[in-house]
Amino acid sequence: MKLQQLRYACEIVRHQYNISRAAQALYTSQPGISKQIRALEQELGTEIFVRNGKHLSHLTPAGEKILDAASEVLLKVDGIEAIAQEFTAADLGSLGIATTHTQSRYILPQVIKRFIGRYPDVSLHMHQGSPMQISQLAADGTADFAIATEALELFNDLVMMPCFHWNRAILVPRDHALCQSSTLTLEQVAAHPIVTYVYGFTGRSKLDEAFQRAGLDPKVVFTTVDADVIKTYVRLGLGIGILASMAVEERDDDLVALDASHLFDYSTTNIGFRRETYLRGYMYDFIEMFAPHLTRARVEAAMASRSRESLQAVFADIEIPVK
Amino acid sequence: MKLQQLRYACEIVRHQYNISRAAQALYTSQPGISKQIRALEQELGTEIFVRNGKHLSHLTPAGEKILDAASEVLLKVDGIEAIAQEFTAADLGSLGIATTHTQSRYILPQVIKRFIGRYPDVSLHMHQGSPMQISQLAADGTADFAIATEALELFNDLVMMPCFHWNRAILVPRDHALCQSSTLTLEQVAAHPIVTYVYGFTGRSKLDEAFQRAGLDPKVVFTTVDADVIKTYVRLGLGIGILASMAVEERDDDLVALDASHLFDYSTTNIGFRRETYLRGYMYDFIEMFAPHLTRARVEAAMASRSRESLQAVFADIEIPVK
DNA sequence: CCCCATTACGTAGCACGTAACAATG
DNA sequence: CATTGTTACGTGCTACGTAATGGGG
Repeated sequence: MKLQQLRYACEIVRHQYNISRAAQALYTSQPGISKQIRALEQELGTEIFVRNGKHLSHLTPAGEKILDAASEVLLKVDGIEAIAQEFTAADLGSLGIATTHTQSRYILPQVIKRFIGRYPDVSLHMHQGSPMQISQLAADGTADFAIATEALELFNDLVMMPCFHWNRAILVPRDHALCQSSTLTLEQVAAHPIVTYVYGFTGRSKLDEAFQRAGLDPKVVFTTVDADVIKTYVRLGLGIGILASMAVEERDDDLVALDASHLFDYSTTNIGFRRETYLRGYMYDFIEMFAPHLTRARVEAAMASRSRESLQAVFADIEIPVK
Repeated sequence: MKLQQLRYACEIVRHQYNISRAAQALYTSQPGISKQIRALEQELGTEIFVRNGKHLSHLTPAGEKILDAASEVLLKVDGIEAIAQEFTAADLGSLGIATTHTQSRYILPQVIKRFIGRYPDVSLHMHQGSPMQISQLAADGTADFAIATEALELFNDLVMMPCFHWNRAILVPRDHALCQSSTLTLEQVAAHPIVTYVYGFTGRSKLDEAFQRAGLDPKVVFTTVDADVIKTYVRLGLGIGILASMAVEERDDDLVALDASHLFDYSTTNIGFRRETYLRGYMYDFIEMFAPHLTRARVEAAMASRSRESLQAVFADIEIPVK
């Protein structure tokens, strides 16, 4: 058995069982991969892929288990390379972060700035996408970290750790009627057309829950993944904005941000990474810069936890900051 | 990086940093290994072994971490082969058991008999040794399972599970004075010369504890690892035997076995295996034959546990049988 | 008819073995 | 001087690429 055979197999799965594309992605030839896969199957004495005519369609039962193990092997092998680099060039390496627009626009800039100040030789790679895409990127190793508010819990080979709680603000033009009332109610909010996040993004679900619980069905006239776009449309008078407080900046002083933390449950932003990955020193530092309570010791404890319960126990007695 | 390079490195460590012996063990040439190790070190950009003159003396700090990871990789690769075999020839394979004399002589025979009846095509390999050696054999993968009463807890990459509790009997000649007393006391026992197990074997430590707690200092005239040897010397009149009740057989009716379970704390026999190993179906069956309460589900739960506490939690509400 | 996997075949690289060398105790 | 690791060198295997072949939708 060769490591490349395992790489080939994993890459085939990653490319929807298309050997040609896998070959392309690995800068090698179709026949080479094809042959090595057959060699692997022969050595193991069992088929890994199910062939429908000339296509690979899916994995055999054995193949599924084998690919699970294979991807872990490859992960650990990458880990060995990372270990070596950690000892020879601790400040050299790369860091891939997959996150949503909100984080990368409002929270991460300061963190990143500190980070590149401390680690100028670490090459940073930012990936943006939906929470689902983000989780996927982290789970398949394209990114080292996933930072998001939703959907991270769906992948259970990701270790995810709570970074901070946050809530929402209602953003309205200066002269808007809602500015008058001292304490906002859900009913008042629901009376106006709403501009907010797309479903599945940035804690949108908590927002829907609150309205539904109150028996309200507000008119959402516009949704986007992008807080800047929300602001733009609020400025256009399309409706009132409901967005994360962290997305409100001082430069937005042409608008009024009304605190809405009493109206909605808080959301929690998490950082996640593949269990079993070797974390470089600068990665621990990055995590701690992003969420100061996530010290190296706590991250290691989280990594060591196996079940969801034991993971939660790690953070049970820790104060999660509110942003 | 090649899997063989990792194998070479691990084998060198296993052979006290002697490349020549590692080569011998792997049926290959010294220079081949030497070269591959250098190639690996060059590829990783860091030394793995510390060279003292012409000898490899120990691992560099990076080397230690690398070898940890490497052995896990190799373990998982073996796992892949095991998976394949599980799907093609579920009843074919091998099973290595490392255990003490007591277990292999008095407990295992019936279990093994059942096992080979059910799995005639699984080749069995028994290793005997001291509890420390047994743990070592399991930890380095020479044996699949370690079965022992002591020292298993020292290796924390072993998952160990309680199999049964047991206690001791006092073995005396038919006409011995102790046969008269209805309920034995520690004082009575301590008054006679004792033949029992060597320290570190078969729950010897619990025995010493009991005497020490009672402020007694009995005269131990002979120790051995072997219950049969204890019996022999009791027959010779050298002293009274203290041995595990499970070691008393019907054929020993020339001697009298007095129950001593009220005098000593019970000991617990454990079965352990390397976490992260792929357990074949027949291995689960073996465990269950040996300890019926260790069902597949419970073994998997134990495997999934990470900390000592969560491991204990798995067995917290289970009745451990007494032998 | 295009797409894709497999087979056939040639080549270049590399892992491994033998032999010679060096260094250490 | 015996033991052990490293260097030198030759060879046989094999992984990989190019080209040709064969099924499917």
